[in-house]
Amino acid sequence: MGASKTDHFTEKQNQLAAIAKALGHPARVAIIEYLLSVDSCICGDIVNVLPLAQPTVSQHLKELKNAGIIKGNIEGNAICYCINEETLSILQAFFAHINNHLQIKKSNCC
Amino acid sequence: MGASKTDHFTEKQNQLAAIAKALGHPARVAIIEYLLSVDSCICGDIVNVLPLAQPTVSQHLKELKNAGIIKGNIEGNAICYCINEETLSILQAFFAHINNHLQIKKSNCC
DNA sequence: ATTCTTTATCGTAATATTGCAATATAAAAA
DNA sequence: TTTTTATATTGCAATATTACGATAAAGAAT
Repeated sequence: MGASKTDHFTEKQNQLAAIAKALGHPARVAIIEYLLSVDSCICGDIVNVLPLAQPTVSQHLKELKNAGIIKGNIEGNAICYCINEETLSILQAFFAHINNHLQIKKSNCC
Repeated sequence: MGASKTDHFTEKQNQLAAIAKALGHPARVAIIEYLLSVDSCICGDIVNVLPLAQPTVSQHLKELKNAGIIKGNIEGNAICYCINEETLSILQAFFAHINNHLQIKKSNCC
């Protein structure tokens, strides 16, 4: 089919999957890392940093935006991109949760 | 095209993306959550827990295995599945890194 | 007003993913 | 040995993703 059966899973599971999926491409990981490396918002020049054509980068940025991972503020004729902490904190909470359980589990595992 | 240009990104970026991608499906999130919820390894009965056919679940398990997120030990005619902490710790480190930078950044952002 | 710069959208080709029925495999139970 | 039980593999259809050239849109600079 190619389409996920999202109806059969909880909203939280779908939300987590959507965020993880958006991070599931090296170009999008690279975008996030670049945004972090400059320690401020970036207006323009994301395209020049990546080894991909401008429409492709634009598409990746759109997916990160749709997933809520980044925000884009229009700044003149450029766009200022920021990481959305709220969204990433959802993933962090998930991993914290995992860690908690793994601590408990450690002994009664194969 | 449909194929990522992995050559143009760092090994670490590709690795992170691969792990995130494997978590980028609600069924696979559900599998991880189920493995956590029982606080031990699971031999069998994963199929019965998910609203998907057996071959589909088997495929999702295979992807989680390929990404190194879970391990599968053969136990008689069943298979015992475990979460692989090492792999998930890579993602955790990434998010810790993100958080660090976001703290610094907080003030000089739009 | 025209041109430049920056980003988005459209269209399209190549490839990947999702899902399942049918079938295979392999160990356990009868 | 035959039958169950548990999981994997194959094959295929439907859909999604990735990438980019061409083009559009919109504000900035001249």
